[in-house]
Amino acid sequence: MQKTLETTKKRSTTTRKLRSDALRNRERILEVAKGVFTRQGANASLEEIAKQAGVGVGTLYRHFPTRDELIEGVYRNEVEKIAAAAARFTETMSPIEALRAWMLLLVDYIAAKHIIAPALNTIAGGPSRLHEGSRAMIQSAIDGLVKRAKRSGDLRRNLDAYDLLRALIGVSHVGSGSDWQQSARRLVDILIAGSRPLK
Amino acid sequence: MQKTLETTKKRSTTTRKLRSDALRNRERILEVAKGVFTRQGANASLEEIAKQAGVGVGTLYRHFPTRDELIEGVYRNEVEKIAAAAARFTETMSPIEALRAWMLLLVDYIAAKHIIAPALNTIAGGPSRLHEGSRAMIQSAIDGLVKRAKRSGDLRRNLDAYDLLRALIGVSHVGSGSDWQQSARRLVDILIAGSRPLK
Amino acid sequence: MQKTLETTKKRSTTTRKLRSDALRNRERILEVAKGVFTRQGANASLEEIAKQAGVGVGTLYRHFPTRDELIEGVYRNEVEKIAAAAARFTETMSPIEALRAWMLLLVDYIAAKHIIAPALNTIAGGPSRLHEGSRAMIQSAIDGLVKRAKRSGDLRRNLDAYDLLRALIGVSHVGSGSDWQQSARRLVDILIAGSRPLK
Amino acid sequence: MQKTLETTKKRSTTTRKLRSDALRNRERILEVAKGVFTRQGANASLEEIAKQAGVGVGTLYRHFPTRDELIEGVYRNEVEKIAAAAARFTETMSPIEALRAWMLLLVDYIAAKHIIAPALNTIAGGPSRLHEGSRAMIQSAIDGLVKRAKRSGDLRRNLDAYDLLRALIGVSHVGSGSDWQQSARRLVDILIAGSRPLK
DNA sequence: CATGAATGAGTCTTCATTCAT
DNA sequence: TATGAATGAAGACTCATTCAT
Repeated sequence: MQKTLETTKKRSTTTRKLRSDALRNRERILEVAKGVFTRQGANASLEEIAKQAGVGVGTLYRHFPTRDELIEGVYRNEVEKIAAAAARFTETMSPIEALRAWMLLLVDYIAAKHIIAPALNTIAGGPSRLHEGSRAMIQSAIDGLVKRAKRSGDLRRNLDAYDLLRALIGVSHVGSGSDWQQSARRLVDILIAGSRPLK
Repeated sequence: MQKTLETTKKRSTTTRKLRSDALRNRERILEVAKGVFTRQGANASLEEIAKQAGVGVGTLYRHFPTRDELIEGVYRNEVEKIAAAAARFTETMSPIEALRAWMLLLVDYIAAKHIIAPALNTIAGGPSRLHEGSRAMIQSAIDGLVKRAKRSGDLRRNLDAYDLLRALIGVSHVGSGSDWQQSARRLVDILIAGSRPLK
Repeated sequence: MQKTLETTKKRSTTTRKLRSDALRNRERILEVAKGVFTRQGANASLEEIAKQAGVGVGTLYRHFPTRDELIEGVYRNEVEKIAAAAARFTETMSPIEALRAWMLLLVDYIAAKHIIAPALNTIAGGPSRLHEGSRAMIQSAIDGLVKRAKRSGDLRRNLDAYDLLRALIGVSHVGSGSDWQQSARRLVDILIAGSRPLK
Repeated sequence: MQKTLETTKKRSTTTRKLRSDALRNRERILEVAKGVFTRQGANASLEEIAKQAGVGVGTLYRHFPTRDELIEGVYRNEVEKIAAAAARFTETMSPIEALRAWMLLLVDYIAAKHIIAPALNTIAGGPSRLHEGSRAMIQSAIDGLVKRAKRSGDLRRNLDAYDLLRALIGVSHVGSGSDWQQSARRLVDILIAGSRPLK
């Protein structure tokens, strides 16, 4: 997508297949994989993914030697976007608002791509090191938001951010009625209300 | 007609396979399947399950012609226990305590056997009719508890029981640290606190 | 259950379940088997046949210890009817008419129940001894008819009856259009015309 | 025909396994399959065929995703040869001789490879579309021959070519005695004699 | 580097056949 | 004798993974 045009014309004379080709492939694969995993679960056929991405299986294997590495690639991509949002919200909103907004975003996100949470358990080997990195990113995001809200007195000081995270992820698993958005919003409000100082 | 004497007597010693053999097998299979699905996910090898249950594959297939029927069997079994608990708690505890106890139980339960929630999504075809029945049982359980707590004034009247359910199920998906129990307890408290009347 | 007490002595009055029970079963099985083989081919599931006949597999096996014996049973049954027709026609029709009628009957018959001819080849082991007996019956039927027609001068003396048989059986194998009957009739006429004395 | 001259060019020297590796495999499979089907019937083990062809099952499946496609492949191959013969005979023989020769050829052919006719019925789903194409080829072959013989006055004008076909196919189904060839010859003669104009 | 043909292990699934009741 | 549960061998089919081109 970003790639703008260019591609063919000049380029050093000899380079028939420059490495941007590889990059493009890598991205294509990740993009497709996200969709396929979302739809078919973490055991989806790699050949299928390769085909949809318009490359041979071999190519897919070159980029991601194992299934787990592919999943991790997808995963990391997505997580980065979420983490970025946390930073953005922190800069532009009040502590409690930022937290609330981010929680809603997360719920939305998870709802859309079931890979994120399912992957955590499905992958052979439990909650595994596979996602350690990604999980850390998310955790640090919510940690920051929660700490900030604690400081401003909007949340109980003994609140555990990770507990919130757990509850949020759950929302994605009961399947989504048409009232999805509403339910999520209500749930987030309950969680925030339940996290306020007792006063 | 002296009882059925004879029949019982001399056979008692030799009776290797009573007619309830089939029943026993069925239960054995369900028992084993629960464990295997919990550990290996919903795609576990049926042959493996049969072997662990000490029966031939054929027998497993006789009882559960499709994988889904087996999963449903396991599922239903478990769900019934949970629903039963809701009834029990309702009779022996105060509204809010009953709800709290049940929520904790559910969290425990889901944490122990990942089949329950994962199954919801994993099975081809989305949240599918496969679990409709079971889901209904759980939903009706929490509905009952919540309604009761609303009547006693312990919960906001505009609370959606299903929202709570969603949050609870989520707890099972982030994987379990050693602080699992604690986290669950805290989360349940947050949810209940957030569900209280606004005063 | 069946207990079949005392079949030996004076059963006449009390005979609850005499061995006609077994006979009835045997016939039921043959009847059903004919249908199933006709529809599903010679490899049809024996369990299926047993179920449709309303008996357990075990019972089927008692009567027909091997699949081949069952097929042969079906086969023999059918063949007898055809052979009987040859005799009947011989008594009531002119030589050439009898032959013609019988040929048409055979074609009809084969068309209706594909077991007869297919079985000849399908069964593992080639044209096998399995049908020797049955084949002999048919062959002798047509032999009789043909000889009679030769004597009356309606057919060439050097005609081989078996050749006719071969041609007839074939008719059943091209599948049946709606013009089945017509085609058969024309074919029979061609064969007879081609078998006439050279004048 | 295929000749596809010179696409290769500079690769010629090193090409150990030219891209026609796949092609060779495909042909090997067809060749073997013909034999196995002929001997063991249309339900023969595909794994067996793969092994005999010296390829993995996977390869067989790549080329022929379903059993029917494999059968069709074999079938088509054979049928083409027969159709070709019809054309050849037409060019080199008198009408009646061409027809006679072709009929004998067909009988021979069917006798040798039982797949051809059996396949017609065995395949699940009746005479099915699977062979539509092939059947058409044969039918058109005999149609041509018959029409030509009608025009030359050697055959009755109201003769149905398909009737002849039916009779011929049948010859393959009674199994083959040692007098096979003779019987076939006689039968063909009967059919032709019976198809002559009545004069 | 990319490709996709080949491979074969792993599962699923069906049935013939046996055997305890 | 009749029954049908149990068994396991056999075959179908799918995919992850390798490797020659």
